[in-house]
Amino acid sequence: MSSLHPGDALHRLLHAYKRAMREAYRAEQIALPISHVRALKGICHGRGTTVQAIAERMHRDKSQITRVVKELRAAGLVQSQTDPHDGRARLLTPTPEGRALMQRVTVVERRAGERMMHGLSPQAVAQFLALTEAMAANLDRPEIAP
Amino acid sequence: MSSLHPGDALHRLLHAYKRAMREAYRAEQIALPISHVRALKGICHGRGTTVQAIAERMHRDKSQITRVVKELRAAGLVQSQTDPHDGRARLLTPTPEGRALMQRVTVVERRAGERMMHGLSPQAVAQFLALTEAMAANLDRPEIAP
DNA sequence: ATTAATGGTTGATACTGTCAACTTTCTTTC
DNA sequence: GAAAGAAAGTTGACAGTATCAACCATTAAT
Repeated sequence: MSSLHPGDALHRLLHAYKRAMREAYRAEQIALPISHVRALKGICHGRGTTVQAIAERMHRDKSQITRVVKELRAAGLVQSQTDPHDGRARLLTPTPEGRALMQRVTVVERRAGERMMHGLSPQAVAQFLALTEAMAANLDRPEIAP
Repeated sequence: MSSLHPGDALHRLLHAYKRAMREAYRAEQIALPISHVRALKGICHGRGTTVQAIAERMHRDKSQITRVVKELRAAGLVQSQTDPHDGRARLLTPTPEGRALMQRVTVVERRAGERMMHGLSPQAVAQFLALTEAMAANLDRPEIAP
């Protein structure tokens, strides 16, 4: 039963992970879709982030981020103000509510992470992360012209 | 820049993988969405598979499989016939076209896989697969009551 | 000053996943 | 054997996610 191609294995894992996350959020009354949580996380990370920055950081389309941010603002979790140095950019910052929610999310995620890593050695986990990174980088690299 | 949680790393990798796949398919004139390809793969694997079996194997909702299969049939890649032993079940088999396409898909996937694994030792890859499997199993396992 | 590039937004559309209801066909139980 | 229940498949409705192209407003480049 281990005849899984890397792609299948990946699908399976991410699918299971997302499902676990969704359930955990629901159990904790966190009523946000996963992508919203991830965006919020990005906004909480650095001060004065922009839509563009988040889109790049998570390798996502900026239009998608725009929409997610719009909903985060509507939910009172994020606020935006025009960058004084650049009239086009909007600087995003979490509201206190946003930070508080982020706090809870962090706890939930840590728990889920621990559950996922259950029975695995720290080295194994570290290697997994390293491999994941390396593979993603391989794929993102523009294809070598044949 | 390596402050990625496992969840983020996973998202990034699967996203990159899907993108690479989609591009590869397009380059090879394979005009099927990824989920369709995966379902077709499942159908080509064992003889006389059913919607149910595929849904279970790939941990997906049977309604989704039903729809995918419907389109695969419409595309002439799969055919179905009623199971002589069970009037409810429909046995799915690939058409010659389906098999031929699968052949090409396999090549494309292998290439993509190699690109993804570029620079990684076979042991590392094997370990990655093992870890992926273990983690998915951890998550699928019903949560241990705390 | 004109052109080009950038940050953000919107619209359109496709793909993916989830849930619930329903039909048809077994299977179980009496 | 008939009624109740379970299983296989289908359909509808919907939420979430991703992609692409077009579009303002503002800034940078020439």
